[in-house]
Amino acid sequence: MGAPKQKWTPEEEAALRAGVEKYGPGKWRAIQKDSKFGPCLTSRSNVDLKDKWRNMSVSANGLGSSRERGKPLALMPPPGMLTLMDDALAIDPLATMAPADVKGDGADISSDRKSLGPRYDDMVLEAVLGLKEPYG
Amino acid sequence: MGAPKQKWTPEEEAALRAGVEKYGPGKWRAIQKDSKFGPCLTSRSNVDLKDKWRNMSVSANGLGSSRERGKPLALMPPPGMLTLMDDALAIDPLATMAPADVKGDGADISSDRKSLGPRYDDMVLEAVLGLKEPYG
DNA sequence: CACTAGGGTTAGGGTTCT
DNA sequence: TAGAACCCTAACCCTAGT
Repeated sequence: MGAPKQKWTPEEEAALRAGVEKYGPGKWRAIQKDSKFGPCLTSRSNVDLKDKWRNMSVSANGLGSSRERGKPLALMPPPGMLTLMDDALAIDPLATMAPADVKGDGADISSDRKSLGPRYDDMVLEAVLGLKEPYG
Repeated sequence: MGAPKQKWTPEEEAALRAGVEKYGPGKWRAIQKDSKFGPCLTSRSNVDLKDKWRNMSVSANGLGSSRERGKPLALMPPPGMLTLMDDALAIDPLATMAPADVKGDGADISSDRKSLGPRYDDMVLEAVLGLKEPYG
C-alpha cells in the first residue's frame, strides 16, 4: 500500500503551527498551499492537517491519562501559541529538509526513528525554527 | 476487574482467519460484523481482532535463522496454515444466523467499491501464495 | 464539486499477565 | 525471557453539512 503510516516530523509540526498562526485553525487548504511552509507539507492533505491539529490540541490538553481519569475533557486549539507571524515567516523549510524528495518518501528524517519518550530533537528544532513548544 | 484475560479459542481463531480470507487483513470491523463468522467473535472488539492477527502472524513467522533480521514484516497469514473458505464454513455451526441478511453476504462490500482503497484480493493472493513483503 | 468538522477505524508501540 | 492478551493513541478513513 502507499504508506504504511507516515509519522509527522517535527518540521511538519512546526510548519503546521506556523500555518495556524498565520491563517488560523480551519484554513487547512490555505496553509497547505502557502509558499512558506507549504513545501514542508507536500505529502500531507488538508484533511491530514486538520487531523494532526486535532491530535496536537488533544495532547496539549492537560490530561493525566484516560487510564485512571474520567476524561470527557476534550479539544481546544492552541495551548500557548504565542509565536508571531514574523517568527513563522522566519521558518526556512528548505534549510531543514531536502527539496528533492517531495513525494515518494517525505518521511525522510524521522522515518526510521523508533525512540520513545521525549526527544530533544524536537526542542532543538523548535528553537532553530524560532517556534515555541505548546506543551512543556 | 474488567478484563479477566480471555484466551482465544480455536473456533475464534478460525473465524478470524476466515474473515481475513474474505475481507483481507485490516478490515477488522467488517470481519466482526459479518453475519457468518461475526457471531463467533461477539466478545472481541475490532482491535482485539487486529491484535490477535498480529500475534498469529508473529508466531507463524519462521524463527530459525538468527542472521536474518531487521524488518517488521507486517502482515500475512502463516504459510503453512492455509485455511480455505471451505474450512471457514466448516468452522461455524452458527452459520445459521439471523435470516435478515442472508443474501448479499458473499461479496457485498468488496463488490461495489468505488475504486478507492486497496484491493484486498491482491493481498489475499499474496498471502495464499506465500509471497512476502507487503510493502517494500 | 471542494472543503471542513467530527465521529469512527486502523496501525503500531507499549504494558500487563502468565 | 518469551509470548499472548489487552491498552493507548497517532494517523487515517468516512460522511454529513456547508
